[in-house]
Amino acid sequence: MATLQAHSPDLFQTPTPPLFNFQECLWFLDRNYDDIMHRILPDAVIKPARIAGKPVLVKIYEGEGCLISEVLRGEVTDEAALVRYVRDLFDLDTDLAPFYELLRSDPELAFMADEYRGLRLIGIPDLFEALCWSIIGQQINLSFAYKLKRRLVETFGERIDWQDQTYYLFPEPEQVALVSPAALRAHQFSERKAEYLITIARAFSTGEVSKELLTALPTPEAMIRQLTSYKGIGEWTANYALMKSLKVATCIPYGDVGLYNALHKVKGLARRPERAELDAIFSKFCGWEAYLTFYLWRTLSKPDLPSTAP
DNA sequence: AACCAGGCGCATG
DNA sequence: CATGCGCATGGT
Repeated sequence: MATLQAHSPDLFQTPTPPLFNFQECLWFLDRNYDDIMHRILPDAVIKPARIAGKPVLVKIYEGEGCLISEVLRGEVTDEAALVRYVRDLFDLDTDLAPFYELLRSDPELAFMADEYRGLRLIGIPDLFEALCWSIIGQQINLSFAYKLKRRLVETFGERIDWQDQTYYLFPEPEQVALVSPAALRAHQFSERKAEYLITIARAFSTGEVSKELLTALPTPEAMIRQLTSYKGIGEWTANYALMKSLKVATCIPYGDVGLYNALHKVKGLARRPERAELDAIFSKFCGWEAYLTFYLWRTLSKPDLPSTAP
């Protein structure tokens, strides 16, 4: 994790593990949606982030056996924090080999080990962001959900300008805590969702909830119990946020319609599975439930990676 | 033109 | 415990 060059404090590298495919990850980030939280270039992602509390804009691209983070705006004072962020974003600390073994043991799922080889569970390191995003995404179609997130972020997030483009940090809880429901309602959030978001924002801003506090809980069940004690965070939302932010490997977003659609597609499942039914399907993937979910979601995005290989 | 989206809480039988 | 309903808007 040394700086790449002594005179270029703006470049940091993060070693990548085996079974890592940056293009697969970029492809997932790009899918078909208009996500305000990053910009995808052919071989890089540009991402605003808070690293050790300080706003930065980083461009992440592939180097020799590593990812290179180029700091475009802001200053990284805590190099370890930046490297941790990149590892978290691309889930670089997981050994995928056992997961691929399990996939190959199921004839209907085996194709994913090859087609999506090296795809990592893309994270949302900021727990507040992950929770807001999953609340926003409840029950509405994804393109509308991305639209709502865009409005929230453009209205309340901190701007970073770079080369004629504007990037935004996700708003901090303190900011959202002061927003009125009416202001969100004006941006076409439902009254309910507005209340949920503001309530969660307050809980974060008082320190009542935090990633650290949640991480300290002994079991995923305890984390889910804690999160679902807030109105607007149900089982689906809690599992989604824990999978994306805390990388809790055993999380299954029960009730997720996308998960059902994927299982319908690859396993011919005829109807929405009950909880027990889903548990049965996932039972062989103990410890890889979140990854299996993520890979199943991947099957829903049709076009395949434009092959760069001849 | 209905119907349903990466759900949830609340109200009923 | 199960089932039904409204929510905001947009895609199909």
